[in-house]
Amino acid sequence: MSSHQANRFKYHLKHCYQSKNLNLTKTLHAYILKTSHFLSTSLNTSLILSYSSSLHHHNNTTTISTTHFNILTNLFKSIDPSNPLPFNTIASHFSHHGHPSLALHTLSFMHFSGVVLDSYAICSSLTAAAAIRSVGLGKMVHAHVEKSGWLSSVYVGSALIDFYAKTSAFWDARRAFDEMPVRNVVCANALFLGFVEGRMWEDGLSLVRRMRGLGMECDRFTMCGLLKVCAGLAKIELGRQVHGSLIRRIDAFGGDVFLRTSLIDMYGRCGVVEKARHVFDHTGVGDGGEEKRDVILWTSMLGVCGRNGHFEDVIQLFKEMLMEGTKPDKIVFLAVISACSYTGNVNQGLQYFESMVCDFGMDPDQEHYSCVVDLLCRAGELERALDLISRMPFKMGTSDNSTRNGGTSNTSLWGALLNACVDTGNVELGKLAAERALEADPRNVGIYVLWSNLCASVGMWDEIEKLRDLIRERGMMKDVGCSWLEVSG
DNA sequence: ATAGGGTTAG
Repeated sequence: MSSHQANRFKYHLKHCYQSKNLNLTKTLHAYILKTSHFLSTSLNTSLILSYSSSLHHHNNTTTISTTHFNILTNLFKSIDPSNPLPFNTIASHFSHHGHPSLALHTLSFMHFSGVVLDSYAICSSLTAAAAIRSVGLGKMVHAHVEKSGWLSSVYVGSALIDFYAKTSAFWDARRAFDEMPVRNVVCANALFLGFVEGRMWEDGLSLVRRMRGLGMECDRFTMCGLLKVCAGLAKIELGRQVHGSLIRRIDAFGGDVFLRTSLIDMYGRCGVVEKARHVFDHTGVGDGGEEKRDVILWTSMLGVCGRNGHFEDVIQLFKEMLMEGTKPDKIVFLAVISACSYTGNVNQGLQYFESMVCDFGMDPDQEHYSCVVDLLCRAGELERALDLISRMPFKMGTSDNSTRNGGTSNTSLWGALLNACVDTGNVELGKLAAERALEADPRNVGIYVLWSNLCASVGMWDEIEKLRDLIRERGMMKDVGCSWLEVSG
């Protein structure tokens, strides 16, 4: 096969990858095989990537199906096992496109075919293990790292710390950090950001102090984390200091949308709306020809206004965002609708929801429905909320098919409704909501408490007795105990 | 190898 021909195939395969078109990939594969039986490594890589994206799209699941597994394994076999590079390329591609399980499949094939894992492969494994929350796998990789001597690499070390931090094993993360022979800012940041993510503000702060002692300069990543700490502890003074050192020490801070977003968020959570607005207004419009304001920056400003009750500003800002040519995404609509919810502007909230579907052609997620149900419930419109739930395009009540919260998003939806029922004393609807919520998540303590509150408020003591039996049956007595005494006592 | 936005009853 000529290199010209190979490039043409690669071009078409790239198209398959982007459009996730399985049939096209298969046709192309057959055609390529007719042309030549020996495929170059890079052509093989392209082929694997398009198969993976389209198969994944077809199955719409995070697990690997048997067919999928077999096709991939066969393709892997035709890659030269003496060189880790093509495998690493494929694995990192999978990782960066949200297919961690496929990355792991690639890496384990690589390992069991006798390819020596280099630092790239180890880092990918740890990242993917963290992404699918596989603690056992990460620990196996850790053992391999200890044996093979890769611990001396700051890259591997950072990935290891990041893995432990992301799986909430903070103690292991800290130990890995302490035991590293060579450390740099990135390692420290991985640990610090883990603390921040786990809302362990004080541990985070003392680590930053320790970094100074180790002679490490805080970089933009550290600053992002520090701003979150300030927001979490409502330490506005520290926040102002961080703002100051951003201006003094960070190059092109005026155009760094990451830092600007964090700063706006920090000021907003500390209640200093004007300051947040000031930072926002001076981002990406000024002197240096820097980055434009993006959706995320707008969302943070909209969130600040919403949380602080500045409803008119939310409306105005959203308009300005559209006029500036920034495309809204699903999350910015959540921010806007929930701002309507906070401030009691039911009709506007519903209008935004409709506009999202009709004007921008987006499919609302379950989270959007939750938000609108909450909006309606706060306004006492229980029937309309129920009506909306019944018209949702999701399967409700049964176990979940939701994105990331496990079984909780169905629950939050019915929970919002149930909560409104408690306020209005609506027993029939409340009973329905409680039943549905418990079908979705039988061990959710909050639902039991809400339902028993509702029963207690209308004096349905026999119903509470039944509920108590149910709880004991499911072995949850300990958790609910305290709330229980409050209600019946 | 590490970073930014939303929802869940008060």
